[in-house]
Amino acid sequence: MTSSIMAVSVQIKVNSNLYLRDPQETKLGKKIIQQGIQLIDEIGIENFTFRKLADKMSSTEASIYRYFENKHALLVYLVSWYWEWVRFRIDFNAMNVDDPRRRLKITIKTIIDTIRLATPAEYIDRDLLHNIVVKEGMKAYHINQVDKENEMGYFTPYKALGQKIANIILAINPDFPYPKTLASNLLEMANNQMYFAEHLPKLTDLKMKGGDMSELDEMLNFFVFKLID
Amino acid sequence: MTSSIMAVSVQIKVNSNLYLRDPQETKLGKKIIQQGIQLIDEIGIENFTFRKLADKMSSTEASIYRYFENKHALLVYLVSWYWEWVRFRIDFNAMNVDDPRRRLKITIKTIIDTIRLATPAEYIDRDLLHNIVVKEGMKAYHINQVDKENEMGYFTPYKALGQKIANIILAINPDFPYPKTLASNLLEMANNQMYFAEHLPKLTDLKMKGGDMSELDEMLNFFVFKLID
DNA sequence: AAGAAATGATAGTTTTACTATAATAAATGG
DNA sequence: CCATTTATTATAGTAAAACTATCATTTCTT
Repeated sequence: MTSSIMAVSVQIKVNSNLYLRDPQETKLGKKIIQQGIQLIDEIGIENFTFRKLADKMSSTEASIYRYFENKHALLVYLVSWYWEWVRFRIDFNAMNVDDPRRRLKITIKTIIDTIRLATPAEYIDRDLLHNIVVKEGMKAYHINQVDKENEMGYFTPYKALGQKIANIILAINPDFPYPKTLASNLLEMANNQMYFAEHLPKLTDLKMKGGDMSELDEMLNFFVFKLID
Repeated sequence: MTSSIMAVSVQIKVNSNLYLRDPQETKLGKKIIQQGIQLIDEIGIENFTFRKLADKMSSTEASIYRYFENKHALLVYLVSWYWEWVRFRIDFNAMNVDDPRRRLKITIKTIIDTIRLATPAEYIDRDLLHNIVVKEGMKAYHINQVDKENEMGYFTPYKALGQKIANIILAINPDFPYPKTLASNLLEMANNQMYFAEHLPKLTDLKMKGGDMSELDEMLNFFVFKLID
């Protein structure tokens, strides 16, 4: 019954305030996530509606509303899931790596998704979700209800990831005066510069040659280590 | 008729693709801008509608639609106006300053709006517009139609400002490898860290004590000059 | 196989995002 | 300063978005 290769089952947990019914637990829920990712990537979050998703899925609006209160909750769910997964991958990729400088290098590679790792949930398309986070991620918390949602823990995954990176920075240089700022800026900058390279190239020195992230990797390393040292 | 103090009249010009009728030319147009800023600041761009604005103004939806195609165009208009104004203020504040290092310091102060200067348009509330740019600014270009709107020149003010800063950076250190990236990151970081300090303090080392920007100023200077030198 | 729970089908409400048209008010140019 | 163009308002209407409600039908549990 069991193969010789151990099946490592990872479940990314998302704050239960974000959904009405846990989408990871049911077939329909997974379909909402899977096709939701596809549709948001395709038409953007502002054009995305539950009706369109229902049509695409051959399901109904009402069914989707039983999982998520509205499309904003779905977006925050996806973004949360993504950042939790990044955090897991950093641990995974930097396992047994003691040198904090090497840990940080691995962290950067992980943030920009250079070290590929299949999603622990087959129905979640890694690349599409990454696109969504780059393009729509900040809309999760640039909203009027930010304080209320922050209290409800909507942004803990992102904050936890920031804290993890800040700790690595401090391990490299305990006297660095702005670890949290550098950490959050690293995350924001990675996404922004990627977005600029594709859409507003005047705003970046990056040249995006089809999915090749090596230049971005180099640039982020330059910025981060120049600052820390 | 003329006072002894010269009235310096500055007109911030905005790409005419952004409006149907120039709001700066008419009474109603100015009212749309003025009250639009107030309302967007108050309820956020997602809750903002032209109907609500019309009610607030005691005007009608149809009238507002004669000035702007939709609320997105209004947002881009406001953001464009803001960045053009920042650019003007940098020139104004750094007039006759030759040392590029001092120019950059003045630029940073200008970006975070530390050197106060009354708006050249009395009906535009400097602080409210700044709030809007910090909170909603990135939504101007994180949209599906980004490439089309970029072609139509919607983002030239922001790109021009980035270019101006990049040039100052190069004047300080002609060998700096990422001037455009550092420039755009400076702009994004200033706004982000300000936003984090207020709403997601775990993501920043900044402590915002009521409108005091000195800490942010110090931080940005640290980052920028550490990188350039 | 019965009962509970989830999903689907259908329909309805309010709000948003517009467009159209006629009436009134304001500006302007001769 | 009157006539005409132009801007604004009032009113109304449409299609889609953002939900909520109800009941029938599957599917899942035990």
